Amino acid sequence: MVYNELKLENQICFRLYTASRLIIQAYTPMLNTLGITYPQYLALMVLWEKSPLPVNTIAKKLLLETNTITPLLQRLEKENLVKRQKSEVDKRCQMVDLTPLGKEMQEKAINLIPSGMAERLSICPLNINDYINLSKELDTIINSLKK
Amino acid sequence: MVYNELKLENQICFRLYTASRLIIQAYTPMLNTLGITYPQYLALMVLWEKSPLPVNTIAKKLLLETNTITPLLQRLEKENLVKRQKSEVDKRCQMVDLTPLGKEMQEKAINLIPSGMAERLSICPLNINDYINLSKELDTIINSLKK
DNA sequence: AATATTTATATCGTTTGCGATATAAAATAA
DNA sequence: TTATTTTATATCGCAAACGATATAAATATT
Repeated sequence: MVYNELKLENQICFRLYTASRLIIQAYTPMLNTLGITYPQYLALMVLWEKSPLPVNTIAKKLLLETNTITPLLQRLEKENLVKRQKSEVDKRCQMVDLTPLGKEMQEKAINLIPSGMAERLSICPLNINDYINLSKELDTIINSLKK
Repeated sequence: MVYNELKLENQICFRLYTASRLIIQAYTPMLNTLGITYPQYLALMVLWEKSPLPVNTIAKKLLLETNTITPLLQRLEKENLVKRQKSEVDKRCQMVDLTPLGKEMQEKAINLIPSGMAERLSICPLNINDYINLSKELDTIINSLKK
């Protein structure tokens, strides 16, 4: 029996999953130059905006659980990009701060990534309005589904 | 220094990555009832459309590599949902076919998943045209980035 | 104050995703 | 025919994701 609802071509989730993977793959050569992964880049972006921050706040901003973020931050700490330290005020909280190396990486990222991604996505026939529209629709989905 | 290009809120990729994860999370309770994961569901959808198929063809349809698909198919085989057999014509090819259990699962899926997802996404204020539009934009991105 | 609950992290196990590499079979070239 | 290259799959190692569980500290309840 053929069920159109179960056809791959009709799956919005498969498209999101695939587009996400392929865009992350487009980032990867630049991220390799920096020596980080895409989720690590996301965590660093959060810290570049404001730091130090507790693990919890970083997790909330990325809509990830601490069981994903904690090992990721431990790897960033091993690479000397961040340092983690128990808060004196609340000893349960692990405060995460950028190291000088982690701060320097922002300059490398700004020189490498936006231009590199613009180039890679230039083959994609979408204009600014399409991206704005796409962003709005994705935000609608995200806001509806997040807890 | 503040770089708007490095702010999380301006990242289309972060939105894709997050929307993809959250929608997969919305699938998960239904998939748990079936005893499969989302990527396994994708592989089964390919086989429900046509089977048997070589590993390679399944991988191409999902835009994944065989080093991802092979272990996934091995797990489906362990669960007795598919069987794998070397092709007689080309002994390099591993042909993947549905077992009776794998075929039965299509009926369970059609009864469970489309209605379940419709319900879960009903809180999301997007209409049919928004989804059609979103699909087209995602297809544009996917087709531009795939090899 | 003593007990119970909540909060913040961490750890463990399983499945993905993917780069790198290995292996066997088929196709092509010399 | 023999040697080389390509193709199809598999294996390995590492970094996510995430459910389940553990632990310590803070907060609330009795």
